[in-house]
Amino acid sequence: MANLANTNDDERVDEVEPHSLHEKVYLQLRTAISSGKFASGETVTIRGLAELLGTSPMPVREAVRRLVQDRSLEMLPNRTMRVPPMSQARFDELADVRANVEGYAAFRAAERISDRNFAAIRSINDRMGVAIREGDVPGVISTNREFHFAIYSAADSDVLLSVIENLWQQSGPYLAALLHALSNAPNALPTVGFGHHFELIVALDARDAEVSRKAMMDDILTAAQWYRQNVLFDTDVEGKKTELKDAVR
Amino acid sequence: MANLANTNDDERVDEVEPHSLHEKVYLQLRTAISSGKFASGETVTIRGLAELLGTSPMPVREAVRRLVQDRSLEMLPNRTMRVPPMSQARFDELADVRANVEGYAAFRAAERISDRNFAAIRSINDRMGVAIREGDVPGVISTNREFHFAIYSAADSDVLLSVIENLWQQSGPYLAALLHALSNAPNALPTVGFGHHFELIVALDARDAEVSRKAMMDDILTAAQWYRQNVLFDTDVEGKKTELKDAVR
DNA sequence: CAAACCAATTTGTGATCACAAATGAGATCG
DNA sequence: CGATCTCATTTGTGATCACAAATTGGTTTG
Repeated sequence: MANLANTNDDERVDEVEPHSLHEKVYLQLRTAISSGKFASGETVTIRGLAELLGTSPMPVREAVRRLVQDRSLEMLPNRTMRVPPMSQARFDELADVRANVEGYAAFRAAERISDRNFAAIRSINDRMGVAIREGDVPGVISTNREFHFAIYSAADSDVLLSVIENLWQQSGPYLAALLHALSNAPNALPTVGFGHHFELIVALDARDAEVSRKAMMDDILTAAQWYRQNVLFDTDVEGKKTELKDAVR
Repeated sequence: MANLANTNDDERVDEVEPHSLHEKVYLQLRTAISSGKFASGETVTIRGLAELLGTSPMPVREAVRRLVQDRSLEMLPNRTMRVPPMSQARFDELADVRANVEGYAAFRAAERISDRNFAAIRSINDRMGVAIREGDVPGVISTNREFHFAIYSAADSDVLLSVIENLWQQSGPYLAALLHALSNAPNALPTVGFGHHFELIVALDARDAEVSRKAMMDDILTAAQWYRQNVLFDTDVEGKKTELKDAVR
């Protein structure tokens, strides 16, 4: 019964890493867009991105198709693609929808979260506290993301989670601008960063769904409020080609 | 100043119709999936669909990529694609998320709707009443969709609207099953169909956002409840190749 | 000097070919 | 007779070519 020819595979390295090139390209472009490596309103071309990433146009074509699908890219009628321009109206829409959807996710999470997961969330928040004290802005942004998505995962709904991931992706360029703004205003870090995290933790600990929803909404809306007051919507349409080539493989 | 060589274009027929083949294929497959033309869990191949639609695999490849992106298709790790199998859990998730998101859309709509748009919504509901009295099940389904999306459009948020469209797309196969079930239970048509439409209309007329939200949530949740009680989740995994070729062009 | 024309380039798009991985059926072995 | 191996087929994937539409830059014209 033991033939060790084809069953034993020692290589389980590629468990998580994407295998197909278009997947890799998609992930690269996705993080590039959501981290602000492309200017708002900047136009891109398939061949251009392909050369930038050192691949043929083929994988880029498929990746771009997906990015357009989740509104990370925009396809204008006249055969040109661009990063959706940031605007006050779009920002407001995203903030409001996020507050509602992610508030609901917090609601669900409070109903279902395990003690173990709750402890993990509390510990993420502690790490975020360290980042705030050290003025580590990128650290704050990333732990904040961890914190939020730990809660959303606890809501235990694939459908809901994918909706939220899509909303965050669309908010990516705004987040990048927020990061930049916070670097120049370190004293705002605790307010904007922590937001209503403590209320959220207390509510989750008490498994109080309605209060959790409220805390999550407040967290999102107050951050958006600060953003509106301190980050201007510059209509940067061109320039900023930015580096990206990294390493496709 | 008047050179009539290239500026006068009398043909504005293709205003709304898609120009690219992959767009056409995408729309075809999308409606095919959401109208239940593919069985739940049925596996599909790029080349297979291409032959079915009479095109090369190329446009199908791009269309399928988009369908996977919005979860209308599922990509299994082992290089096979399938229609996401219907399940009780997935249905519950979709119903709950829909109730929350679309409830919020009704909330926003109540705050912003114009008299003109409200009149249009009321008239759509009247047409739906006719369809119900005549026992026209497909008519009920389609006017119901019109009714809901007229409200969601009044919410005036592209971000929100696209999220909702995505949720409806994912619910497509369930809706198809609902249609089939209702055809055998015509007496349930008024209850399931109209649901809480009248309360919704009254609330919208009064511009009462909170009551509108509640009515929309009730409408969705009671329909889901009826579905759970009367439609069984048959695990039909194969067969049912179904016609589709229609006309790509 | 500015507006209009024109040609060369760039663009998305569709089709086809090549290839490696996965599948499935047929043969072989125990 | 059942499990295993093997080989032909099918599959997604990447690259390349061809083409029409659109853009762009240069030139010409008034």
